Amino acid sequence: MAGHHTITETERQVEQKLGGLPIDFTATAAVNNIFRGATAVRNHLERTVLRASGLSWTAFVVMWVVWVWEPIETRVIASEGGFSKATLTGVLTTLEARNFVTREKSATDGRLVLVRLTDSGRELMEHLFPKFNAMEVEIVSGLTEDETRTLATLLRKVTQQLEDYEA
Amino acid sequence: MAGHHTITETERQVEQKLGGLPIDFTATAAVNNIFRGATAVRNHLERTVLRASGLSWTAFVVMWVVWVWEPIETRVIASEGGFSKATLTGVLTTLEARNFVTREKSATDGRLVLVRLTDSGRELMEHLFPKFNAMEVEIVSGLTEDETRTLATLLRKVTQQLEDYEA
DNA sequence: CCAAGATTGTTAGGGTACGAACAATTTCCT
DNA sequence: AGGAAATTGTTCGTACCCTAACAATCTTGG
Repeated sequence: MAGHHTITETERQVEQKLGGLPIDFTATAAVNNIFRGATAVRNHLERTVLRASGLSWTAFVVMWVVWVWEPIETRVIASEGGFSKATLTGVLTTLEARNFVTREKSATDGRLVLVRLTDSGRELMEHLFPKFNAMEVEIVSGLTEDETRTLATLLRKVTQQLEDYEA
Repeated sequence: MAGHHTITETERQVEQKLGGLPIDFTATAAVNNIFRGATAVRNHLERTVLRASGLSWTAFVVMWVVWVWEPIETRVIASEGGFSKATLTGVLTTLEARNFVTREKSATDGRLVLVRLTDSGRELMEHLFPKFNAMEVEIVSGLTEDETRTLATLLRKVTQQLEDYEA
């Protein structure tokens, strides 16, 4: 939310709309910037790195989690990736159709489904992840090493707060 | 991406998969945490504050931008909100059907569409935004005021870097 | 044992979300 | 002035993304 209008302009407008109700703009700014940042980073990575391989952001996240931890249960993928199991079902179907992953019922628990990469999928990730990481480096190149670490730490605190809140 | 497995575990796995290729995990950690944070914050706000009013996250962002700046051109809404104009068309159609906003052609430039809130839309925002902001405060309550400001600043730097890169 | 409860992945349905192509409109260039 | 180029919002097609409901499977208490 920091496009055409400055922060100060926006705050003045909001204050006027609410006629004196106390608003914490520091909190608003932080939350807004988490989103603008996430959207900008995602779109950039999709356009520069992922597009060529035909993977969406979510599909890449799924591939990455499976690549690192295979064989892995679908519930864990969803949890690690931060999306619902219903979303995962669709993405896995897409990835399976492209022959990047396989689904297989667990032998010990009939409710579970185990996911693995195919050789083709593994090859893709070995080729793609270094490129992806290079772009991640580019993305934080405006920050010092310390700032990058601080950013990660602060975000982790926010996420932790919310996960505690849920439980 | 910090659900069941620890960061260190994950890094060890990735290093092994790539067999010695140098990976910058600081950059990866920052980018990952932007997403985990954004997803967690969004889901939380949708469930606790937005659900009752029937607004999705994006719909709320659109309502907020229009509320603050009406009358406003659709291209500005998309830019401020950080999504594509195609997405905006759909969301505006939904909001218009619910009688929260109106569309109107610009008198001075026939290509532009101006958006305003209806009385019903304004009433909704006057009621909703204070609740929303209260939850934003809750979300950053694990951070000090300084940390919250730092978080916003660092994220703004990242976003700026990407927007410059595009241009 | 075995029924009641919990857990898992899928399905169904509605709402985003994107890029590309498009028609309408405005601006630019000579 | 007037065609070429640029800009804007919509449409189209595809892919997410969520909740709620569901069927299959496992766990648990008596």
